[in-house]
Amino acid sequence: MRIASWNVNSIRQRETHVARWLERVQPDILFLQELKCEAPVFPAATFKALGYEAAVVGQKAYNGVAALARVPFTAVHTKLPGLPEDDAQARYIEVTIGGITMIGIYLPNGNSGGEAGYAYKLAWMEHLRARAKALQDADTPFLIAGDFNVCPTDVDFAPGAISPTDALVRPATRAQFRALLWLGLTDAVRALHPTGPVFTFWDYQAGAWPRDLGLRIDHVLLSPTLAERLVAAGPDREERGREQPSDHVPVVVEIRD
DNA sequence: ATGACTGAGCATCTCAGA
Repeated sequence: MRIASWNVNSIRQRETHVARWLERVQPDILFLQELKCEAPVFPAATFKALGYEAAVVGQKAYNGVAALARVPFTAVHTKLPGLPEDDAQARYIEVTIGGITMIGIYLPNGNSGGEAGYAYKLAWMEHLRARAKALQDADTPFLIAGDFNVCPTDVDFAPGAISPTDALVRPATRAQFRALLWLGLTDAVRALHPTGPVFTFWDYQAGAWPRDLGLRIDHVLLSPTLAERLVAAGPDREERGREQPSDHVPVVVEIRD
C-alpha cells in the first residue's frame, strides 16, 4: 500500500501538478493540505477521471485538507476531536481504509497572531496527541500524515533557512511533537533515513530551492503494527523543480500488504 | 549595498505562509 501527503499551496493552482503526479506515482491514498478553497470548487472531477474519490474539508482562502483514494472510503471525522465546536479552521480529516485509520492534518504554523496564535498551535498538538492516544489505547492501526509545521531536530532545517525563534523549531513545539512519538509512533521518513537532511519544503524566496536551503516539516507517523510493515518512505524532490511548483513536495510511504 | 516569493480576496493592498 502506497500512502502520500502533499501540501499543494492552492489546489486550483496545482490541479494539473496533482493529476500528473497521481498518474506517475499511483498512490492508493493521497492526503492534500492548503487547498485554499471551499469544497464546491475543489476539482473533484479531474481526480475522479483518474479513478480517485475525494473527501474534502474546505475553507475559503485559507487551510483546507482532502483525501483522495482509489478505494471507496468515508471520512469519519472532519474536525480534530477536542477542539471547540466553533473552531472553523479546515485542518483535519480522518478516514478508515482497509481496517486502518488514516488521519490527514494541516497543523497550525504558529507564527501569526502573536502568542495567542502560538498557543493555538500547541493546543492543537495536544488535542492531536489525545486523539492518537485514544486510537492507540483501542489497539487501532493508524497513521497521521500531513504538514506538521514542525522541524523535529536541528538536522531538519538547513542552516540559515529559518530563524531560531520560529514557531516550527520552538522548544515547546518540539516537546509536543516528541510527546506524540512517545506514544509509540514511528516517524516513517526518519526511521529509514536516520541521519542527514531529508527536506520536504523550500521557501519561494532567496533562492532556497537552488541553494537547497530546505526544511523537513511534512511527516508520516505510524502506529506500531504499521511501522513493522514499513518498506519505503521519502519526499519526491522532483516536484519542487517543476514550473510553478508548490513550496512543499509529496512525501510517500510504502506499507507491506 | 541591494534585492530577494506566492496565493486569495469585499484586491492595486493586506494577511498568511514558514
